[in-house]
Amino acid sequence: MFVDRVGPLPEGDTAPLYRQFQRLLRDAIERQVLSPDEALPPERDLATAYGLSRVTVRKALDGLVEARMLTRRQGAGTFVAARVEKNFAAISSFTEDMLSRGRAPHSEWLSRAESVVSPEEAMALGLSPGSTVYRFTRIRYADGISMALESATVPASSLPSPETVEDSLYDALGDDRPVRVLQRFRAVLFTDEQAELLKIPKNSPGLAIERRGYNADGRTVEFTKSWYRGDAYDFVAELNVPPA
Amino acid sequence: MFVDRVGPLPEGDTAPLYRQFQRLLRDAIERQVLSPDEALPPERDLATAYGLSRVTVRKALDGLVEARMLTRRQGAGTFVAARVEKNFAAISSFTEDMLSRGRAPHSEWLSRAESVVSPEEAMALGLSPGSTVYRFTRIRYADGISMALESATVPASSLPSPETVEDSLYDALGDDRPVRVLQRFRAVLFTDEQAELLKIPKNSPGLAIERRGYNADGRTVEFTKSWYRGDAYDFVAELNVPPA
DNA sequence: CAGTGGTCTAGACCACTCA
DNA sequence: GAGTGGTCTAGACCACTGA
Repeated sequence: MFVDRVGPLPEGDTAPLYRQFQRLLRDAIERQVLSPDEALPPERDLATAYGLSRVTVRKALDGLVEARMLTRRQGAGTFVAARVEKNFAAISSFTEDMLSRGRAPHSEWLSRAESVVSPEEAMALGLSPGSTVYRFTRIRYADGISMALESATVPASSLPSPETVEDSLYDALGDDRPVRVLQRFRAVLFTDEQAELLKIPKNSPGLAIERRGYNADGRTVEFTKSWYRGDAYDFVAELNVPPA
Repeated sequence: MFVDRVGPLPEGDTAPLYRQFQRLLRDAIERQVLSPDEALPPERDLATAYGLSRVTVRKALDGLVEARMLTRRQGAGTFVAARVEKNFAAISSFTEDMLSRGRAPHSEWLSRAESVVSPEEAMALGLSPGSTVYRFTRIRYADGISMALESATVPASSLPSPETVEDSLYDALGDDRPVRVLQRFRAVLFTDEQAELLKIPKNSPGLAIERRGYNADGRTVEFTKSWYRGDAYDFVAELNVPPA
């Protein structure tokens, strides 16, 4: 029986049924209880087995298809997706990225203070001139090796005080954290001053990244400029090609 | 009346109803018939006005919310999204990107031929050693200015012959074109040979991009390495941050 | 042609917003 | 408290797949 393998719906959970069922399947796939390319039972069977309507089952499956954990073929069935290379996945937080590569991140503050918004920041964050912002400038390290210079700006309204940010800006932002970011990449040469801060040779190539982070409401809550060492870091992004 | 403004459902269209209704709304938003921040009628009203069930209306709206053309606030209503800066949008095809920036793209072939797959390509494309591939190497220009070196590899099974590719690889691939790409960015210095081909100074910084393109079936159909001029090109990517 | 996913309906209740 | 989006059900028909 399928239910015996992946387990039953939790009792007393107040989350929507389709989310509960979704989590059940996600866990089963991630723990390889369901193997790649394996066919799921028909939607109708899942519905009766779990006491759900087919619509609810479909809504749960929709999300997993969207997340590429399942694939559907009309007339054929629903299948667990073949394993995708884990290494080639999009990540955006420096801290999480480094941890996932098995390296130890830390950072050195150059400044962490309240300030008046610059024209460029005001434009990017959608603030009025003269608004108060918090600006965070630091050197990022992995395993003690310098990796990047970073300067982040957030509206003062997003944080109680600049000192709230210990290590991760996103942690400090809490519910206001970006759920979506747009990044602009450019190859540059480090300036002599930058090279000195990072303790790398002059005329080294670097990746200049400008980032805007949007929270769940769609408001811009983060504007960050970074310079990454070209010899120590590469960046992965996933893009969806719009239909012709 | 809302229907008078955005129009009725087309007659005799065989597409799913939610898609037809979706297109109606999308067009109205794009043609500014519906203004930013304007509230849509309640879902129940839309349903009766268009002779649809509420579930179908919701399915149509779901897609537009996903595409960020609408925002929903429980208890409040559904609203046309505020205009997002067009300039900061993710695009991935060189040709389309250049056209959207109002520049004229063209390319100069360095080679366009059948070949045996290299180990690196075989790994990236999921092919057996010894398989046949087509390799396309060219210099990319915009308004006559060199922008990038590019070397693309596709399985021979994806194209009738290498000559099928005129200007756009994606056009030649047809239904097999990538719908999703993963790209890896790295800042590098151009080699002297590369600098000569692009006619730029030695020791110029460049953006090295490795791309894998996946078709609708999830098969890898493209493996491309490119080197973009740092002083002439920047790249924009959109990322979704996974939940904590 | 039996079985699968894809679409659609009518009706219901809950959770939230805002005057 | 009236009105909104969020969730859920039972049942139906269609389009496609594959033995």
